[in-house]
Amino acid sequence: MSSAKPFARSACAVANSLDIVGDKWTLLVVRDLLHGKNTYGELADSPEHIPTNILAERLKRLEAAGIVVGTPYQERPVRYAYTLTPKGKALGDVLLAFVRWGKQHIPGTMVMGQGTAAKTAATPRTRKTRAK
Amino acid sequence: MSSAKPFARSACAVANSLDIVGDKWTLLVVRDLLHGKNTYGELADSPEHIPTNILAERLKRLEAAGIVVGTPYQERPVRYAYTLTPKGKALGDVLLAFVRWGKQHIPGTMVMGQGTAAKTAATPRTRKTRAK
DNA sequence: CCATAAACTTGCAAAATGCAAGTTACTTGA
DNA sequence: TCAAGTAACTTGCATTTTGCAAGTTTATGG
Repeated sequence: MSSAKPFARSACAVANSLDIVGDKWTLLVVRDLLHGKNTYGELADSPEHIPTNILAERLKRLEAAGIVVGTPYQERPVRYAYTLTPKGKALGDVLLAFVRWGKQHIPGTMVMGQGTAAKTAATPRTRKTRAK
Repeated sequence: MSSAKPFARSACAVANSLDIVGDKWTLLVVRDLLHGKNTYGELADSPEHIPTNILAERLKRLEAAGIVVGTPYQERPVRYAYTLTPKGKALGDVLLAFVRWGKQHIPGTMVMGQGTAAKTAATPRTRKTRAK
């Protein structure tokens, strides 16, 4: 029997997915790669302005996870173009689910690069919170 | 025109979704609520063992975000039963996308509560991408 | 009266994040 | 030749978030 703990937290597919892409930045990098960006500079220039040290670390982690591959597009100095593997491209479905949820439930949000004509969530009137 | 900055990072639906649920724990809480758990204790007992201070903080944030509502199920001491709002239930699609991705791409993961018979990702034998 | 329990809260230590500045290895224009 | 620019990182450090353990509050059962 295998006694070694195979998973960090549990065998749940959601938990293990979150161990890879469960933070504020990783899926934004994947989003940009899906949109055709592929150099460090292009990724760093996105509207959310990811800190450069975080970007570098995330690219390493995504590469280690088999989601991204970096292929040199020039020698001297060597520069890498980052692209998604099939595993990475498959995250498109997750991104799509987030887009749909965000557009329906977070007023004003939209899919970048589609202008204001895109359907967004209506601003709710009131919302009350329980008193302490 | 509105001059106040409406979004923390950008107007992207993905970025704003991640500002709410983009961490290692939040979607696991939502997963459990979708699976019918609703007390603090039930949520704390999940296999991932969320630290109790994190659980308390996440429940507050989810309530503030309109994803969860806490209704008292007893007074003295007052205890809350947490349930998902429609906005919260709608995250089921995101969870489902994560489940599909995890099962296909993270070997050994599965949907909790479905036993080992559930389809999981094959340990990468040499498998070529099948024709669709 | 005492042990147990659920639901939080508090106190840190450790890790992750974010900002700015520095470094490396070139390319380009004067 | 030499200064300036540029892409891609790296480093330092202050702030924030996480995680573990222990404590608190209100109540119940023996």
